[in-house]
Amino acid sequence: MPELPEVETLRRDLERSILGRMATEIWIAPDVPRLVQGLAPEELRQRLIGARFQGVQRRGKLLIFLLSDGRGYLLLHRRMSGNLLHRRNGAPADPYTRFVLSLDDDSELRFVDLRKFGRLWLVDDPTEVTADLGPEPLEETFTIETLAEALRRRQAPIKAVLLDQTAIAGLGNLYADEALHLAGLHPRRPAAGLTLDELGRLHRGIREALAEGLHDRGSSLGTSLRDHINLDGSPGEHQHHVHAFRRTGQPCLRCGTAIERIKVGGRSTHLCPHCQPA
DNA sequence: AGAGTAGCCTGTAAGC
DNA sequence: TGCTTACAGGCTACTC
Repeated sequence: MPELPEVETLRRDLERSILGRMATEIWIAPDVPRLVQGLAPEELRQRLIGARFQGVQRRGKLLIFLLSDGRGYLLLHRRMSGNLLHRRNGAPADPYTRFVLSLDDDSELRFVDLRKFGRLWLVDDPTEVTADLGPEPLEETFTIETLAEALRRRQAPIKAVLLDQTAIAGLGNLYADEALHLAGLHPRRPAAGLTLDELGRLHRGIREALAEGLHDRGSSLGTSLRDHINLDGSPGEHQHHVHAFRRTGQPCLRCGTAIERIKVGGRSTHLCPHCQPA
């Protein structure tokens, strides 16, 4: 699933391939009425055509394109199954393409999204969309104190709080499980109940899990169309290097105990019962 | 207010 | 073999 490392990998690739390019045409599929948020598709079209991409930023799992001529920002959330592909004009069609943005170098960006959960915004100020997001876990300013503040007074299981984007931005089911395994913390521990030592381990675990995913250009699980792929259609490699996620029954890489699967906050959760005691 | 959960979606895998 | 059901999960909206 696209989480922070998958979106950041995409951002870096976009920065190298579309900066300075101008949008010449946009097509939006007729059967995704929820895709464009807050304005009519025709208005989006008028504001986008002729705009140049001056920057590509990321906040949490959101991609943020800075447009030229004061046209504002285009924001994209891939949600569960959304992939952004950069193709040459006339390249074979990609199934489940929901919108196409033609560029002035005979290429196009295609948003391919089997489940239709993806969302697009065009706003003057990105904080209109990102206002509720918690801190960026890879920023220098994300300290152990930042983490402690995010978990303060939260009695929910630590796993559920890690998935809460208003607490910390960018973690999804895979990297939350990975971070907790690296930290040696049971996912059902109440978030506010961690000791200072445990907070330090979790802080380190979160950053390590995300850095590992980034290093591998993201995780692409299984073989289906739901999986994350990068801008050129290539998969990530991190699924080969995960510690806990979807490794049910396989030996923990640290101690050899079989990885267990439980439900926490309605999400499947993977842990080593020895390294992550209740 | 914080916690828990149904629903949005559709392909895949499991179960009968 | 073929049909039905459960499941995957980011996020919002809703209830308790």
